[in-house]
Amino acid sequence: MNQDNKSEFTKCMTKTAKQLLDWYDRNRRDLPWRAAHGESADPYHVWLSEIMLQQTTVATVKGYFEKFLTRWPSVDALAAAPQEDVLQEWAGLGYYARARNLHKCAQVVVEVHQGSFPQTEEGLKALPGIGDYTGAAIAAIAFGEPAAVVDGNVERVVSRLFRVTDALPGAKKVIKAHTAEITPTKRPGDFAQAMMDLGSGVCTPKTPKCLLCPIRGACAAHEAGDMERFPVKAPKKAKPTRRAISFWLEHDGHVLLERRPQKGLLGGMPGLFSTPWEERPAFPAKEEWLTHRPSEDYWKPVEGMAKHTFTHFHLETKLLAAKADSKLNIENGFWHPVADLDAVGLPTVFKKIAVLRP
DNA sequence: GACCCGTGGGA
DNA sequence: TTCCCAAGGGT
Repeated sequence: MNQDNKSEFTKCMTKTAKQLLDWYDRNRRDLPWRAAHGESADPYHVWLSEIMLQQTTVATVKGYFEKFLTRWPSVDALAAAPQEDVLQEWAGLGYYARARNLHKCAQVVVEVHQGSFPQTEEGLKALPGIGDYTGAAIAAIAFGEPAAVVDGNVERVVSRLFRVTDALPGAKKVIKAHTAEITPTKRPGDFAQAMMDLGSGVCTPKTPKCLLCPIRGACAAHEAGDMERFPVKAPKKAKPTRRAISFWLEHDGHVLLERRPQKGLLGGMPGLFSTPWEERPAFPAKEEWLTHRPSEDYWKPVEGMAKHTFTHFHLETKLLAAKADSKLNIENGFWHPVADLDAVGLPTVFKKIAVLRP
């Protein structure tokens, strides 16, 4: 590409960014963490929302964002909270490492950065829970840095715009480079949000609404008529099914719960005691679950079964119930009032199992 | 690069 | 029902 063509190309892309920003101004959605037009966004709000929005829909995040902001109005307040309280408020949102890192990040911002977030992509990415996407998003939206913001929506939009035939996730580097080419130095934060809005509402995975697209004139896939081919993705693995038996032990209106280890699945969260979650064709027989029961009381099977799907496996669980003679002390166990079960903040999988109880 | 890590909604 | 996907990050 010679110099003339390159400048022509750049001009074209600048025009594309402008068209997209005009579309954004006309179709802007009002979101709790979004600053009013022309106002600058609060870095704490932007950070909190971006962490919650990782792999999570806007509709789901709204309620959690409001709850967190009410309870912890500043990064200092969040840093000062006990981890248990943060996990309890996060319960149901999933990907609980996000909550642990959120809390850690708040403490680092307060203790290392005097309560102010770093303003560059690199500085932000050094914080716990902030990776390529989130670092670029905060830099662009909160601090006006012309960072290339690439999430799942942008991957789809850009792979169609440039007709990227390489498969994800290998194509991430190429897509990031293309995104950088079209990211304007003016209003980079609005541009990033416009790209994501476009991806979620117009440039959808199936039957994209190209007639409503403000930049279809620049889209190579639209020109070729094979939009749905992009983004190209590597094939996925099938999910195995794991089976287990959980234990509902009650005494005097209290149920025995377990505080799970910090690392791994549902780390740091409360749950029911159970046999190990293993891939197997049938549920553990009595000889087997006997060795995992939390007490030697009389265990009786409960009607029904709970099903839940995690990122990489399906889980089927049956429930056994027993009455305890006393609130015995058990390693990593604690007793919680049954009437107040909601307040403990159980992950969804355990809520499903708990509703089976007698 | 491959794997681990939740949940809810829509097609 | 089943599959896909959603403003990904850590190891």
